[in-house]
Amino acid sequence: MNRRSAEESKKRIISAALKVFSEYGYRGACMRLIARQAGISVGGVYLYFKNKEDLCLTMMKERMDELSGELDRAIDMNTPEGAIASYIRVQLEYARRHKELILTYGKDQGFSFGVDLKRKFAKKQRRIIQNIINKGIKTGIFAQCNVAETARIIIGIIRGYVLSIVVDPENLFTVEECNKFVVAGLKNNGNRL
Amino acid sequence: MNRRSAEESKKRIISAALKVFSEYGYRGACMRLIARQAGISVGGVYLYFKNKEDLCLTMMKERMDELSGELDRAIDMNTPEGAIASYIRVQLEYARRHKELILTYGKDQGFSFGVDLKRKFAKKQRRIIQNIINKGIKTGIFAQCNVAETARIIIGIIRGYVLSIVVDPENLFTVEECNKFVVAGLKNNGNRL
Amino acid sequence: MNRRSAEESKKRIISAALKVFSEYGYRGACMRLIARQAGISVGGVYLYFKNKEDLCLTMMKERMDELSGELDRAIDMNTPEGAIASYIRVQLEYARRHKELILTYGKDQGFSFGVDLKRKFAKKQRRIIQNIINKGIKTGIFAQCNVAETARIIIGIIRGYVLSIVVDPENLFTVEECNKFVVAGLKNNGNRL
Amino acid sequence: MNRRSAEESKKRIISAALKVFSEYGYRGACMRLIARQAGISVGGVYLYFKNKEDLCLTMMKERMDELSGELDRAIDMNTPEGAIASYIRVQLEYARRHKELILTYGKDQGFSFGVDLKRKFAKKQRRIIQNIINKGIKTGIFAQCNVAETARIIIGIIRGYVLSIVVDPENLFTVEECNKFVVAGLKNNGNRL
DNA sequence: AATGAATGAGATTTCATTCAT
DNA sequence: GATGAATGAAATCTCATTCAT
Repeated sequence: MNRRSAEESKKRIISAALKVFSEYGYRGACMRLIARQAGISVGGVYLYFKNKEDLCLTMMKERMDELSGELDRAIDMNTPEGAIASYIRVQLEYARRHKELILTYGKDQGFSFGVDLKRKFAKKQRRIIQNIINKGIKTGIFAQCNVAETARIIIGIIRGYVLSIVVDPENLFTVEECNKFVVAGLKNNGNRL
Repeated sequence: MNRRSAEESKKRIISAALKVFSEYGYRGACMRLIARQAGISVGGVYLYFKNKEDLCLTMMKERMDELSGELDRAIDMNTPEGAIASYIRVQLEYARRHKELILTYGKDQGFSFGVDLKRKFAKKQRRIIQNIINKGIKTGIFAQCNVAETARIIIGIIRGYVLSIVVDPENLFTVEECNKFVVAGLKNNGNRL
Repeated sequence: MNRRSAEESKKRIISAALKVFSEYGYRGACMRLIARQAGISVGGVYLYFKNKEDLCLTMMKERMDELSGELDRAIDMNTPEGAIASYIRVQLEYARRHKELILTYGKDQGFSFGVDLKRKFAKKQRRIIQNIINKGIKTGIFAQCNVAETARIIIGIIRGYVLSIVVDPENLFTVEECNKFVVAGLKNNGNRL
Repeated sequence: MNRRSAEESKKRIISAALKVFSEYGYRGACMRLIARQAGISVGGVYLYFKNKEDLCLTMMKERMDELSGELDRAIDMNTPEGAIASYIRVQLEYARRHKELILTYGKDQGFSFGVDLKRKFAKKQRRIIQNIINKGIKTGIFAQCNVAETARIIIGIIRGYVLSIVVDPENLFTVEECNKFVVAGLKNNGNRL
């Protein structure tokens, strides 16, 4: 009977959920395991979270907020070229540190799980990248391009990295090469040299 | 008792599995649903496949072989620039046509599901892209670059597209823009202009 | 489509049933396996036997008749001492040759399986042994004893051998030692020496 | 929800398993029946036992330990003749009290079920009997004999009794007659009188 | 006489969730 | 707040038996 503050217990559960969900996937994870990992009883988990979905969603939200904050700090006060490089670096490194992020892209439960959360996050990130590209074009560092499309491609590269962590972790590209490639694309997109 | 030939039944089951797996994911899909979709009894499915895993793996293998064939034909007799564009086009279009491809990247069962199949496929594809890039560099169309890394990045973009289909299908980049971006990267990778 | 005479097919099936039942037990044996072992189709088995139980019962009956015949021949024209020894020898050797006899003692299906068959066989064998003992007592070779009980004990030893084949085949007693022990019992039963 | 202590529930399940397994055999017994007999839900059984096999093995082990204890107490502080008689009496009476013991000799699952458990038990029992015989020979009460073989025969008689309970319960020999017969064998084994 | 595809009932097992304590 | 025993629904898988061919 390990008495703890509510806040402390909640944190422990989320932390456990993160580990278990990221290892077994949403369907594969079971509440008993999460509870044990958190050092709490099964019933205890339900004191803090309505159900499995609620727990998973809460955990995802926390992850996204954390990453979101790191990304905001990364691009702050930076040239467009530096910003895009920092942005990509933070994303890729975060993905490696927190394999569980992949849950964000999970397709258990017919793709529809936590879809609002994901969309909202994706939308915000798309906008951030668009802003950087726009600034870069305005200052003449980047070539003219279809900004919306280019942002989607960059997000695509990041998502591809996340997926590769899962599928083929021995063949991840490096942050540096990725940045070189993206910058080359941004500077010469559609140009004939 | 809906009498059919064994071959016909097997095909119907694989086809049903494809639909159901791609809609619900591996864990989320249930054999009863697959059987109903195939117009056969649950027990009937087990006449043709040892178990759920066997069914899923067989289906994945078929998909990969099909895509592999399409890709081979796409790059055949093509300049490097044309080959890379065709390759990307076929991949992205196949992904849209067969949403179930995402299963290839499935993360149920702790990411370890069908891992050999996936690795083998990934390896072959990586080599194909490397060949195209190498030829492009030799003929002077593409800039010098770290070929292995660049191939990984291009595969990353494709994977990112696949994932986006699931996560954010309203914000897919177009084949054309993707090709422009990739070609720009290949032609100017790391150059300062 | 291996055309065979009905009699031939029936024999093949019984022979296969024998192998499969004795390896997997009644519940563990499956009709598909028996059919395959017999080189016949599943449906084919049902042409010759009403169902699984019928097949098993028929097989058991055949075994018992065969053993019964061997036993009858073994004791024919023999002194009581020779007869009892021959009887035991045939029983033990038959048990080793046909492990499946254990099915006779099977307890699948709540012990009630083929119970009549077994009882009838047991009754006949008990009577045979009693006859031998009685003759032995009359001729003065065996000591006076409770004949019914002694027959049960001898049958018990044989059953114990059968069970040991299954449970602990490395520790079977030999026919010779068994005979020495039984004869000693028959000659001195209840005597204080 | 019939609330009980874990220990109590486990005991009830084992007790139910004992009844059901011994009535239907391992394959014939079904978890639903065991659960109902124990007054618990099916899922509840799996809180205490990993699976059917685990449950059955646990139950068998308990039985063997219990019987083993009774046997040890029975032969303690006894003459060889008294020890062997007590040993046989306890075995036979235990078998009648606990018909389920036959499971120990079960032949489901191709005879290989719980084989280690059975072997270990058999080995220990064989040694006990050998010790008694050896002591009897040393003190001159029993005739010289092949001790290992004779122990196997005595175990055979006991096993035969167990099997008879199942096959032909109306024709069990009595403890007294059995003891007379065995003692006669031990005292005169191989002797010609 | 023979086949083997198909069925359907039932077995084992898992797990999110509840609730008496 | 906290526990963990218990549930019940659902999932995977097996198999005796049937029947169209």
